[in-house]
Amino acid sequence: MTEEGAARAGTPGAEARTTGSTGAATRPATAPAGTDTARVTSKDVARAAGVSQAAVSLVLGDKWRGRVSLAKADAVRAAARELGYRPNLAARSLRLGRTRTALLVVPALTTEFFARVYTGAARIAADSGFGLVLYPSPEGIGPARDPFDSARATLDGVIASSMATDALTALYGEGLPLVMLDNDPEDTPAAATVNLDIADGARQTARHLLGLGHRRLTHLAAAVDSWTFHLRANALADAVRAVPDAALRTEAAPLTVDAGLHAAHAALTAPGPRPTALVCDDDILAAGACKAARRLGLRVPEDVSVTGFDDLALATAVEPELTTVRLPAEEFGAAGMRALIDVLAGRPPAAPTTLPVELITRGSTAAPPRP
Amino acid sequence: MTEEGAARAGTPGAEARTTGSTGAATRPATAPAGTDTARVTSKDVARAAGVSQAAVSLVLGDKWRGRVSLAKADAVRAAARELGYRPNLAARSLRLGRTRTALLVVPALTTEFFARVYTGAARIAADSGFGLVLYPSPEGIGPARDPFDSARATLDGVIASSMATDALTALYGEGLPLVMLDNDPEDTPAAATVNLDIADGARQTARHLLGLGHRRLTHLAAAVDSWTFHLRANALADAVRAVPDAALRTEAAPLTVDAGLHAAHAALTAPGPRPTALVCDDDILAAGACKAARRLGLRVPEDVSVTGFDDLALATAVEPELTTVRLPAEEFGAAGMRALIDVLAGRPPAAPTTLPVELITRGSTAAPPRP
DNA sequence: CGGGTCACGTTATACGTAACACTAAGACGT
DNA sequence: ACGTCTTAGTGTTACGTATAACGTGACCCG
Repeated sequence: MTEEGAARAGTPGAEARTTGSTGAATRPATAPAGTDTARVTSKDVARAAGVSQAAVSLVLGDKWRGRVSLAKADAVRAAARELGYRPNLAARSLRLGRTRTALLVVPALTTEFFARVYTGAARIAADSGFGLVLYPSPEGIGPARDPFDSARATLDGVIASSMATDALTALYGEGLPLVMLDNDPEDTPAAATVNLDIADGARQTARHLLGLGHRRLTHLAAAVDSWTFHLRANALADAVRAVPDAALRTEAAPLTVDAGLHAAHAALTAPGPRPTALVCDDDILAAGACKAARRLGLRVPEDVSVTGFDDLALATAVEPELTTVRLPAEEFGAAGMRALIDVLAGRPPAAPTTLPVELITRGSTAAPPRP
Repeated sequence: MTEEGAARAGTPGAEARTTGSTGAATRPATAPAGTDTARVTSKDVARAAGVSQAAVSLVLGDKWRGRVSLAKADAVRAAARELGYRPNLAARSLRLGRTRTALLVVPALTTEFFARVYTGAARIAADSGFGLVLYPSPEGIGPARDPFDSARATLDGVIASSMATDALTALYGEGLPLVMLDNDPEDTPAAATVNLDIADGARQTARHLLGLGHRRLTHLAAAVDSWTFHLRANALADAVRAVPDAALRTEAAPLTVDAGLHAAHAALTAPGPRPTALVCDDDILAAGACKAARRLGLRVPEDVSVTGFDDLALATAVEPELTTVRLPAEEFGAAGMRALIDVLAGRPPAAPTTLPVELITRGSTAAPPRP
């Protein structure tokens, strides 16, 4: 609905190229409905509606309360629609000094998790008339030429996940509003922070396994120095420590399937009694762990239980399906964008939010084998 | 507003202001909108370097060949660096009428493949001083409020994958440069096109399986009406037809693991002789197919071979690892961006490119079982 | 009846940049 | 000596928007 102009689109032949000027200098009036390439400005709308450009700006900016008569306001709106007027964002930004564009900095775009974070943030941004630019930081920002060079000139604010703290801190110091995702509040200062309850996810995982009877756990930890992974390790250790006869070991690995495979192999063949559960820092590692177990002739979950983190599509693609922690990725991004919009509007940002996570129990966990 | 006496820390040297208000007693009230530190403009640089603003623009725009002496040019550059000058992109865009920003339209961001396409395109864009905005089109553009409304005002060009052809065609008709990725040239007109050699990927897959001795194949086809999937189906059918005693059936499914599972189940339990190979339109489907086979008590690849498409991380996460077609996703995006930059520069875009793909042979395929 | 408020608009800027038009002096060819 | 070209600049303008500053009549009220 509302789209009446669709019918005009046709004209596959693009031969009608520009030069619509027709040479008639005396013809100032309402532009022919053709529109086409000539950009229509607020001045054109003003002429068509018989008012000044200022009035157009007032009406379309919804600031005409007692300044323009209803009749003229309607005329302006009609003319704007008729001519297909689109405000020039560059001019508006120049005048206003702000761009209504934000930047989302993510460690790497090629992960499903951050793709979903972006999706959630972009939805909120669009709803508020904001654009959202993405910057996939390759290997921690610094080395390449500073991506934020243009940022300072082009952006109203930044949302960033916990990383590149030095560059981001510098930005924040320059006055650019910054919202941090999953950030240690003492690490990088920010105007607002949104967290996932990562620690609770680790706790739920630990309780689930301990409740099944597991007592020898190995943590396949991400070999990444990031707050979110420290949280997982600490919460897991605390939960295990709460059970007297439970023991926890740790094996570190980069976040790839192969690394998970090797780390799990090491964990399962280490001297001493074999662990009965592998707690992995993400689903990728868990998939690798399952492969390692199977290659050692161990069945998952009968001989060894495996848990993941993130609930990626991968979690249900492997067999058995992974018990994992589902993170509200879209909502995470959305909350970050909302916080940024609040900051930009001068509203006090909502108190630091922590979004709940949920353990999804699937086939990769079971009671440990009877000794 | 409300910010009256905001802490305006005067920068040294800023007092040399020749207000020159011609008689008006009322002070013009310098805008309080200052969100952050005083921005440094080209005029400031000019003053510091002892030249005019025009000279600054010439020097920094690298257009001073015979217009500014080397000494002054160096002075300008030194001053710009000293003051930390960043050109205001909004002003530049307003003046130039272009934004050096492009849009990448993808069907869905939450897929690894398009995340990689973006990464490749963004790298090229950054190298050429372009920004790259992402628009994840949710379920085909139309219904929501037109995302391209602002596009026309803000963007220099668009890169889009084969979809939303009507909206894109309209955009192209309005004169916005458009580069299509994997597009039927007769479907959507575009200034340039970059393709993946999808048909060859399907052919390689078919030859691989036929060479192993398979004669009863089932195609797990994506239930998506897209050129790329039509290509796969046609190329596969052609290749199979070339072998006299080979037969091909088709089972359609949406692109999820579960759908793949169900479709594969249907294929493997259909009346008549069981297919010995399942050719899947992407790795997700293939993962589902492997699950279905295993649940039916069939071993992969001994009883049934499975192939995927895309070579996602998933392909090596499942067991057995998938034989699949590796697509050069980053290079795909990069080529699209290069083509767009060529178009924008007025250079004739390189001839329609077709990027080669590669069959990666892994553990999910083997010779069919002896009858 | 004169000053004040209101409703309704218009004029006139300013944002920061790029580029056109112009000046001015020396070099150079004839 | 004169016109032309080259080098080295500056002054000025325009891009399109949002808003402060400025008029108008008309109406209200003491």
